[in-house]
Amino acid sequence: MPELPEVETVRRGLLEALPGRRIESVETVDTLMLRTAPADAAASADELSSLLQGRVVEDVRRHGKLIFLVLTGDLVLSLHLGMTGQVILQDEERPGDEAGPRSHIRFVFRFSDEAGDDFALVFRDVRRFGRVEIGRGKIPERVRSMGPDALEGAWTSDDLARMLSGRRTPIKAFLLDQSRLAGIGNIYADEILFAAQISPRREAGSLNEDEIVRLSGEIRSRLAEGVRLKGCSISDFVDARGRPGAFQEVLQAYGRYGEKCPRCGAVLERSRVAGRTTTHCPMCQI
DNA sequence: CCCAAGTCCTGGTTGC
DNA sequence: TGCAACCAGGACTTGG
Repeated sequence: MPELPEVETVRRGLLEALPGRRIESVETVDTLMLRTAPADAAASADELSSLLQGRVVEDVRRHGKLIFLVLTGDLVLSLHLGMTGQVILQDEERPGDEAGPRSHIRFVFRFSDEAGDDFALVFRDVRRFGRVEIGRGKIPERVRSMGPDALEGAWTSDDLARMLSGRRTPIKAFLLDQSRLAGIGNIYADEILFAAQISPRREAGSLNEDEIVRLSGEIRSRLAEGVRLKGCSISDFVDARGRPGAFQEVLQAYGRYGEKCPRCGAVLERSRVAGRTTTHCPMCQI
């Protein structure tokens, strides 16, 4: 599910519900997904619970695919959704009403406000690639090793040119590398490269100035379109209220191998690049 | 057996 | 030669 536009869609849902709310309790169902501690972070479910209890959410932020809750007491709680993670808000008064499936629940964070209006943030994840981590400060430690946010970061096409320079890795592998630009995954990588008419196998350092300008434009434009359509629900994705997005309806390349290229009519080709299934047009992506 | 929205680690190569 | 940066590929996990 979760690349930058899906994570941003979830963040917006949480932003409507969480700021000002107090964490009443934390239930860690699956300790595997609790990231082990750097220095003074939580190492166990008990520590996570005692650190979080009573904290109030000040803000809900995002960097790349990482979503984080800024809490009182100089704490930050980060959530990574992995491949199949879902974060869903459930009204405790009406359990099972709009709520998603009850299976594969890994964490439950229960909240309240002054009015005593209780609800829960439920983290579900079939494949258990998701992670929950607590840290100090306003920004999670791991953001330091990430590149600028691919959509909202202040990078320019000149910055992109510098990042690409000398790299021999395929451009698609570069786009997937969160330490360069943060937020692009397999779906949006295929869509961005299709829109920019660049072959996923091109050596990153071989792109000319025109191609780099086109690429940086399409990185922002495809991701912004994903956010506008509230994410891509090709399989599991739903937002914090359990609603699917619509980006899957405008996919041009991803998953469409064997079909005709919507631009030139050639047959879209399937291959493996950077260890990931890749679809591109062999005629008009150069 | 094949495939799937993502990292993370390891070991080998490249190049200053 | 030394060592860091870079890069490819497997591991992890569950289900369809």
